[in-house]
Amino acid sequence: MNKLNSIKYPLLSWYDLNKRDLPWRLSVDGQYLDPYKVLVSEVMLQQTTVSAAIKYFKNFIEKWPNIELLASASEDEIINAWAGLGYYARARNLLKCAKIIANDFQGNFPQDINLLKKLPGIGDYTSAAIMSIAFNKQSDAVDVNIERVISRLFALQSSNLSYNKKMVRDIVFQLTSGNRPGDVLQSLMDVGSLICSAKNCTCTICPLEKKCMSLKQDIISQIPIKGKKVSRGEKIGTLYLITRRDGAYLLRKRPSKGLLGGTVEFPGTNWEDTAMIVNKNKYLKSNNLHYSELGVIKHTFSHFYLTLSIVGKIIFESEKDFMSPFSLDKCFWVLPEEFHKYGFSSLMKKAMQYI
DNA sequence: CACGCGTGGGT
DNA sequence: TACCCAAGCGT
Repeated sequence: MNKLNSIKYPLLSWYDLNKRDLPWRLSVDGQYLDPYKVLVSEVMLQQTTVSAAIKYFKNFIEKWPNIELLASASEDEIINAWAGLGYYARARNLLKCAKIIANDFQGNFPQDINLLKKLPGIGDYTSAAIMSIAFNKQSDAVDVNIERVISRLFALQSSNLSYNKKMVRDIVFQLTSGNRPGDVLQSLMDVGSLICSAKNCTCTICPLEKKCMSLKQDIISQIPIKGKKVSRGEKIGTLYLITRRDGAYLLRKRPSKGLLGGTVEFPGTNWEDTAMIVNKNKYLKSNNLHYSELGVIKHTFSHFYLTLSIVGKIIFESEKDFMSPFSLDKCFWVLPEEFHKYGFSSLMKKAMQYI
């Protein structure tokens, strides 16, 4: 569609001058990006800010410079490198994905969107983004940035959200025809992040200002149309900081599946719905019996708020005589100076302030 | 297809 | 403070 050239060319010109200098954008041969780095960065950036992902990306690539080396890593190592970044299923899936590419594809990335999409952790967006950014192919990759920019540009405001989404994908597919599909995608994402932001967008410096239909109609703040917002529940629980006389702390590993899967934690009670508990403070207190109360931490997950009472105990008797309020199966002792070898979630790092 | 799945920064 | 928001995917 020729009509879209009047959007594509200003976009690419702007990108050539203003693109962000990001570690995964360093090209290998001056033209193509390393598909492995594209994969790692795209997975890290799923629902995650660029600033948070950068330091993890650099560390990750230093540890595992290519797909074969990543494929030979253990799940514990991957989780440790991911610790604090959140959404740990991404890390576990990335490892599975690396193993499949290394073993079933001899280390060569499949350059076929349908094969990519079958790999664990790679969905509609990431498969399309890899096709364009790593392999210079036309695609319909739509992330939240691209959706916002295109929706505003064309003033898409149907209450039928999937209709809007389809429109955006069709437009992106047309925009990525020609020579620089990956740069088109990344320019849309940079414009979306640096200029056409969700709030307080700066239209006066936008390369697409003259073309933007929602700016003309003064409806930018209403676009894109959003779906329903989910309410967050609330849970509470107790975390035990159990110390031995040599200073070691009792730890355990969370199950591989589910919340914070595969990360290491201080043992604790199950986290319960506050709705089920009449008096929250009384509950916390009764749970803390025989332990010294060290403090309370609060943490926000994507789908609930958590309040944890942090309690401590020093064991003077032999470990065998320790009457534990939780199962000691699979628990192990670690000295604080060895903590860096374990994958603690951000939640557990908050608890560490009390050790 | 609605929900489960983290975290930190911004206003 | 209490929200909102960020390069989504799996089930």
